[in-house]
Amino acid sequence: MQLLFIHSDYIEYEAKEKTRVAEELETKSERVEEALVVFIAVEHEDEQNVDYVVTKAAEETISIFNKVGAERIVLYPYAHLSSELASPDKSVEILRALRDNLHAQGMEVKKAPFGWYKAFTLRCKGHPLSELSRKITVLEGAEVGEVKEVEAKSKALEAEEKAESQFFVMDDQGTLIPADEFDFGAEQANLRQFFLYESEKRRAVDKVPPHVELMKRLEIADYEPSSDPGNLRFYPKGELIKTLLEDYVRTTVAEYGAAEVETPIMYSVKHPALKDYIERFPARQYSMVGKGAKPDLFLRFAACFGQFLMSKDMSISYKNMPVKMFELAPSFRKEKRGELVGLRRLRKFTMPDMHTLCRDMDEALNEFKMQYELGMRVLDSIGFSSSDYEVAIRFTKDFYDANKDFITDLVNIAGKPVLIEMWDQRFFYFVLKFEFNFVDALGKASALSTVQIDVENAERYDIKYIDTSGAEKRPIILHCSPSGAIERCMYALLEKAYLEKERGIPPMFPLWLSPTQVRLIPIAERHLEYVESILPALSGLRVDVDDREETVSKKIRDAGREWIPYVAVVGDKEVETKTLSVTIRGESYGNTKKGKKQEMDVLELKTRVEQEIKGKPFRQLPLSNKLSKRVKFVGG
RNA sequence: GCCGCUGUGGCUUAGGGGUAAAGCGGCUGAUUCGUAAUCAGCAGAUCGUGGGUUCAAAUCCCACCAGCGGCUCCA
Repeated sequence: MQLLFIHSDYIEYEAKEKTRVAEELETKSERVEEALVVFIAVEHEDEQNVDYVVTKAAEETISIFNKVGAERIVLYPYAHLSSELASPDKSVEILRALRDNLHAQGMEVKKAPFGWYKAFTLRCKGHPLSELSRKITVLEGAEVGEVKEVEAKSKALEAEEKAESQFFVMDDQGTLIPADEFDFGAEQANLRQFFLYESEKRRAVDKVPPHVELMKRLEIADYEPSSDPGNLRFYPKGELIKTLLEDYVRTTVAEYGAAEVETPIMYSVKHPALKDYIERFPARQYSMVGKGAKPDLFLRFAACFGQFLMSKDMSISYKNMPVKMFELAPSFRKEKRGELVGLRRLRKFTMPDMHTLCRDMDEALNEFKMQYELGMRVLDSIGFSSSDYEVAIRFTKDFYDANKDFITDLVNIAGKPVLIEMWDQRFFYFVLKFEFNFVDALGKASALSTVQIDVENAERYDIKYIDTSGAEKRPIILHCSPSGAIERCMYALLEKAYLEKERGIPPMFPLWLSPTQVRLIPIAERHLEYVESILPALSGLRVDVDDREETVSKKIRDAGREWIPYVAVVGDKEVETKTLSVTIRGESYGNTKKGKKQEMDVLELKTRVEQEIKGKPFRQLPLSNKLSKRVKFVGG
């Protein structure tokens, strides 16, 4: 039985039209003041134990009635609360029994007619307890007469709660060691951090995450108070970095063989295959309520639906497989307020999302391994070495028993101990997944690359291919994000730079992602003309000129605050000798934080930078190359 | 969503029942400078929003919004 309680100032209802299951009318219309209105759907299972459902419902109702201080009760049959309704006869019987039960306990009770279309007006009081819902369940296998309450919950969620998992560490020999017995030592301190985060999911910290301050100061991104939280604004430098990362992931995935597609960002909640997802995380959905004949829509949380719906309509032969498609998908997840942090966790983010349709588990495993390696390559190029992240591999026990060697293989490829999570049963769509997790300055872990083997959605979306015998078969689907969310990569780059700064290394971005790659600093105004004359020779790099009327010291300092990798000072000497005095941030002198200074000519500098960014995407500087022309986006 | 802390010019902060102070940034002027902040002057704030208490509120109270931390959670 589903119950929805509303403490109201009044309710007015009027029976309009009969349905086939209508009971005889006691009162056609009614207005009741100060009522606790109880919307009720009697469900199929309630028929098994009518007495106890009625008793329990009466108990609940009276308890809430007393708590909110209502004066009377209105029972309002409301079929829409459930999709597994009891038979109409039984429903009427139970509703009447409930009314009589409440009446017998001295309550003033009205019951709206069952089986009628009714018009109603209700004014809810709006205090904290004025809207409550309850579900009363007769559990299968329970003793006769035993009635147990549970919260209404989707089946997937219930299964997830029942599923139990265990953490292990797997070493390079393929030995599974329970994680709390593993000796992490100094070498695996980061893995230990990650395990603690995964198992306890709590860290006592009292600091603002370093990347939040950095993303503002470096004019990368910022909060936008006029939007929904977690929807950020990106300044030109941030947009540049984001676009470069997207360019990189896009071309890498294309080289891997995935076809880029675009699918809608919003979908109708009515689609049967989408329903399960939505019901699992209803509160995390951005949704729009349709009016009139327009459907209710929700914003996608990943590219899965679009690509699955596309796959359903494709004609796929075993000869075409594996089929890979990719999308740089703007995605929306209405995460709870307390979970949002800077660029780490957003409500709107860009998810590179690739799906691979495989003929069978063998092919899926083969692809899985390749995508595992792809993830490592992508992270390496973005600027994360394997010591910057920790590997997690998660699977069901059944899967592990059948594929032990495969898992050991993955651990060997990682080349270091890996955190293993083993579930006793499958509770969602996948049997195996891995993630590469970045552990930040505050000990928080977040996933970057990930791949999952999905054994469920081909069925749900009716995706099929024709095998060698001409029969239709269900593919196995791999979900892959080779880099993880683009914004999260930016967060990890910032946190990594911060961690390095703590260790005495000048913080910076990889050269290919640095907004300004080379800054030219004329010492006095008379050197400006020469500086501008060498700009054409540096085309193809992001070069700017600090032409502001400031002292050299100040310009150097500002370039350092912007993490600029190459800073070239030009004065009388350089004009004369046609050289540049270049400070290289990445090569610092011993313990001093100052970059190494080196004389070189323009061509040398250009060659050096080009060498360093070879094979990476390039975009022009999105700002004026003269600092005096540039606006400040953030304070100062 | 719940609990706690915070919210003062563009930025960072001080102050705290009698309508605001500083540094940075901006503007103006001087300086044309050799590797991590040149000097001086000027402009700029009804102190997050909305209520309330008070003769008087940025300051006290309430609600809301936002940020941060914790809980929870992350398809």
